[in-house]
Amino acid sequence: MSSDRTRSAILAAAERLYADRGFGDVTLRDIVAEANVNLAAVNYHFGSKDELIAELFVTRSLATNRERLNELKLAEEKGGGRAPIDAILHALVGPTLRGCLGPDREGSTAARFMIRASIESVPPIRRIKNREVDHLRKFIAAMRRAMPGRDDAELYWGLHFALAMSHHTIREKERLTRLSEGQCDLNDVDAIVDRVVSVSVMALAGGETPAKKVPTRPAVPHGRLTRQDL
Amino acid sequence: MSSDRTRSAILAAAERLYADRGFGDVTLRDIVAEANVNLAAVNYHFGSKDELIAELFVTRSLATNRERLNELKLAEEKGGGRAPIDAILHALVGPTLRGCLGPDREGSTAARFMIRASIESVPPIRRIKNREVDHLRKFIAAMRRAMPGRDDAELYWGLHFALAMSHHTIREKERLTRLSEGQCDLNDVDAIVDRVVSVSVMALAGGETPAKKVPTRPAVPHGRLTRQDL
DNA sequence: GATAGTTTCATACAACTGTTTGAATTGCAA
DNA sequence: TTGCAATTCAAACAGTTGTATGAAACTATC
Repeated sequence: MSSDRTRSAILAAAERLYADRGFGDVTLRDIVAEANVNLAAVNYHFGSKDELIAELFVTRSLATNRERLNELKLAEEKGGGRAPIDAILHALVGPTLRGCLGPDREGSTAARFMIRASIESVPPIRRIKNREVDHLRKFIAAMRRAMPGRDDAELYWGLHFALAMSHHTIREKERLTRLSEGQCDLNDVDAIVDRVVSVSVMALAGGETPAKKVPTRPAVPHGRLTRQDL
Repeated sequence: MSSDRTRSAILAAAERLYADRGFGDVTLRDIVAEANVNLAAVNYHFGSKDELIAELFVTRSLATNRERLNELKLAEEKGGGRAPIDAILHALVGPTLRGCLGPDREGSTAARFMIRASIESVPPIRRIKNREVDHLRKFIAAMRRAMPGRDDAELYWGLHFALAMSHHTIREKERLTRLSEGQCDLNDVDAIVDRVVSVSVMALAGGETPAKKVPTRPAVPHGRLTRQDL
């Protein structure tokens, strides 16, 4: 029961390296070198490389989910068991965005790791993400209480778009900064959260989707490319 | 100048395998076996594995971008040089969504490949995606003409969210189906396009983002997990 | 039909991967 | 101290990977 030191050293080193260089570029040998432990220690303590990655991701995920549910519970208590829709969405996207964005979070290993996990999506992480459905259902339930009239499908779409905007902002924050030449402030996390929430609320409140006709796309075969520009 | 057969066989086999099993799981030996060509043919015709992947992705990307610009041009011509905002966004997200979603596209190798590329994001593809900024600027320019009063930052956010919703729908279409228990129809592509466009328009038309205070998140260290559930 | 250039092929290479092994070391309880 | 389990360690394992090589087969031109 003694040495958690090796275990935590591996976890810390792995998270740092994965955050900095991605899952594809980091080997177990890199990790044990960074942690100053023996190569076999990883398999001894975690069983396999994938289980190490899974444990890293689960730890951070659990923390985020706990935060989400906490914020949701608080909002529901304040509203007497029925939280307003914007508060629900705030509880959903706030923790993730605050965890991964912002100037103080720039150097946070945990944040950079979660961004990496969001971008690269290796098998052990994908497996865990698939179990997230149950967690999301709690938010659907809260949304149903907040908007009793709304069709269920509309609620799902609203939640889906809220996650879409927050995750895509995390994944592509550098591209958005470059595209907007700095005009989009990715450091003002609170403003981003509010922006995502307000658009999501609009999506939930607005949408009677109209039907329009669009042309269908022809298939494109592969030819020889003379110059590979985009 | 003779044998393009080997070349195209490799491209087709690679696209099919990558689409089905992902980039991480497919080796050059798998590809040449599927294509019935010699192992060395890949390096002979493409130089390296990464260049093969890049060529696959560039071909499909170019096709999508061409389609986008086509639809944009058509909309601008119809509006006398100034397309309405919903038509611009329609031109932006329509081709991608139509290319990757829908019942007829289910078996399309190209579609499944692009979904894979959107999920896994290997280095050669990331490099190409980074050059997409110039292409997106053309849509920003069109949006600026459509909404002359709007702040530039708002336009960037609107475009960003439109891409967020379409890409996330493609990436997570299975999870959304499962979460909603089939209540969200992922086969009605036109409806999805209209939904994404209308939410994006609302985001662009609505947003005076209000300022709210939110609590900051404490850092969570790694402990020992007794049970790895999410 | 000889020649030159292109394409295919079998094979080897060199490096790297996660994992295992069995012996050494450590820590703790009796 | 002795004994036993937990931990660390160096080393090797077994497999896979993308790439390179040099000879063979093909193709088109003269």
